[in-house]
Amino acid sequence: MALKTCHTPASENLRAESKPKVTIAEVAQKAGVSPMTVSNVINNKPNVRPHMRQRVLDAIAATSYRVNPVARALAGGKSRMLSVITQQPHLPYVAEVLTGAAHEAQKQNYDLVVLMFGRRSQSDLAAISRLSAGALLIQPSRENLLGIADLPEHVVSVDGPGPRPLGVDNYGGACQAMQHLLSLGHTRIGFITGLQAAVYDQTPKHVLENYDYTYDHKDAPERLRAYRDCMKAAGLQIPHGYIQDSDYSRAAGERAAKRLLSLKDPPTAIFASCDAIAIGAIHVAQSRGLSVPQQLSVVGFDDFPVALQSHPTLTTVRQPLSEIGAAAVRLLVAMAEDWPQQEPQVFPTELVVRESTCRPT
Amino acid sequence: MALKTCHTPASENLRAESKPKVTIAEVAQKAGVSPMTVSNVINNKPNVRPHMRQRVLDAIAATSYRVNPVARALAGGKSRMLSVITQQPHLPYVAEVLTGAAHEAQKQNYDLVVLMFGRRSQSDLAAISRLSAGALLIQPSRENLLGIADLPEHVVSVDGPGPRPLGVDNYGGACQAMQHLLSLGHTRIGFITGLQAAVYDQTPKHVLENYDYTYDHKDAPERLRAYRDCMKAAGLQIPHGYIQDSDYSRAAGERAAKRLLSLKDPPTAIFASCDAIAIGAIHVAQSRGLSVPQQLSVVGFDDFPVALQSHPTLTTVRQPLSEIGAAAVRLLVAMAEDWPQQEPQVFPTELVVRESTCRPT
DNA sequence: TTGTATGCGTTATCAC
DNA sequence: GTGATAACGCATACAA
Repeated sequence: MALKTCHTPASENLRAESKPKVTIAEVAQKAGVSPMTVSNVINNKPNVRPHMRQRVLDAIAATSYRVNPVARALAGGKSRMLSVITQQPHLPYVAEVLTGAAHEAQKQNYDLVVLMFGRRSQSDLAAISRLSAGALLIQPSRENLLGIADLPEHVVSVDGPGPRPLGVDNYGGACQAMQHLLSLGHTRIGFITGLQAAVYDQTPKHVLENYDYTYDHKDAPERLRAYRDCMKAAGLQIPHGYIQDSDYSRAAGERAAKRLLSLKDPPTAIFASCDAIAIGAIHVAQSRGLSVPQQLSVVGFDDFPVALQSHPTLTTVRQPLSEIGAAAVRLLVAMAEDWPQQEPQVFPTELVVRESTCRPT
Repeated sequence: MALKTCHTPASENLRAESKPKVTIAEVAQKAGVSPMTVSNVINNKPNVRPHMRQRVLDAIAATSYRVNPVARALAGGKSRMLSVITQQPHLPYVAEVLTGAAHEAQKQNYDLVVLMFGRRSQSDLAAISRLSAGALLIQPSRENLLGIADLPEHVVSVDGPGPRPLGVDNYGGACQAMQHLLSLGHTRIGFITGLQAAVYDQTPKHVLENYDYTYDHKDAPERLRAYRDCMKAAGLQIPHGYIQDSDYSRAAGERAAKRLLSLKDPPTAIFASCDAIAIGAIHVAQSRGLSVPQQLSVVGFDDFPVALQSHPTLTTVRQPLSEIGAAAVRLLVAMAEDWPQQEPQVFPTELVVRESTCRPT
């Protein structure tokens, strides 16, 4: 007895206004000046008397004139637009950087466009890239970098190879996590790696077809190195099998966690290279009847929203991603406007202690 | 005893190549033809002999020429670029639509740019909009629509007012959820609304400053209407207080759930207008010692990733958002290429039964 | 301080 | 089938 389904009234056909196409020449005529003067007014050039300026401004308002940025770009003018180049703007990492960047851009009165560069993009995207005052690369791969022929003059990159890299101190952050576990008294600490070159082939084929996943970033190796160093500095041996490979996905994290917990002498704590892995590990542990954190402590890395959704909530290392996004935009604006600049390029992480860790029992 | 923090090696200064800036004229000269012929070759015009075409193609390859889309746009050429207009590309709803759109665009050999239109955007964004073959508005507000002066010729909008709206059957979807609860035997069913005009003022001020939240969409009212109709059709009265206002946030959802569960005769089931609200309701119930679903069944709407993260996993109504995104792109491409078109505009939802619902006890 | 001439790189139009 | 010419709308450089 299904109720009758009622559709939304739908289209009210709120059509866009017809293109006025008013040019600078018409404004000039209306104001009784030359097109050049109008241009000067638009671009806030100092060499125009207040009187004229006002007359032009009035004419602009009267005709509801708007500059044609295409023409402006072709003629060599500057734009107040920044392009963010990334393949998957919805990934948590990218999303956070993007959010920070968007906020800062708004403050600086710049616009943001997100260019989703695929494996074989049309040249149009390159044009937008050239149109913009600068580009912000988020997690670019090397292929990606080389594939984009027309980067604007100013480029910064977040978390990846490329010019003017911004990012967090992965080694230091991982040390924070390890020292938290060590100071709680853990000695049997397992580690699940992030994306290493070795697991590249495991990436599903249909993903590879659409995107560029060549991952030669430093984050995963740095976190692993910190794990080794911290264990060593604490005078601890790393038992065989205590380092399990994975990529940054939850599925791979679960597989790694299973291997870890199936060891003869399983760890009492796991340091996962990212939150997704950590959540997976918690899930695996719980489904084996282990209580977290009493019987297994878990630390993640990232502090993504999922860290708060999990039960128990996740102890993790926060990356200040939105701050990084904002800093990237500031840097870009500084370069575009020719300001003096001296921004930090490596950001500190912060250990966020929640419910997934405690002393070993 | 902090370990020495080691920074990533940082910049390898992988600079972009210097701009070649090779023009169509140079190619023409090298090929010994006129610029016009080169243009014809580039645009696959039929009126050029194979022989000539090959010569031009070779010249293009030799000079590694690439069209300047800015100039092309100024001259009135067509582009293979679609712009997605949205304010917050990272919201789950937008992200899913975007993902579907991106996939489809790649299939169709179109590029996607995401324009983050803010309250006061530069005109540059409008230019990009004009540069593109079509625009996909995701959850546009009416203000948003009016504010964007330069929409391209072809526009579709997903979930919101605007030309050529695409979206789900909110009424039908809500009926699915209600009938699931009713068929389980629930009679005391509470409802938590989505964003109604009434709660608009509760939106934090700093959010309002940056974004456009005027929400005159039909989704929330439609779901409420379905709730009322289903209750009525089942011969059930709606007790006082069984409809609680909220917006689409988890926080507001928790507040509403608290009110609901504090009633003298609390419901045995809650239908929440979205997953975030549902998750909040589950959390509130559990922290009051109620077990879900045994003592309280909860149904959401959306089927966002969080639906799987929650404990118990969430029964909810799935919106085929990525399909909608893909359909939107197909529609846009069809319009741009002047294909015959007859796409469906309202998509069916799907009830996904998971662990958060059961018979009342 | 204001106006004029010229060019940006491409496509449309319309001759040839 | 091919090519000369004229826009497209603005900014730079320079002249008035």
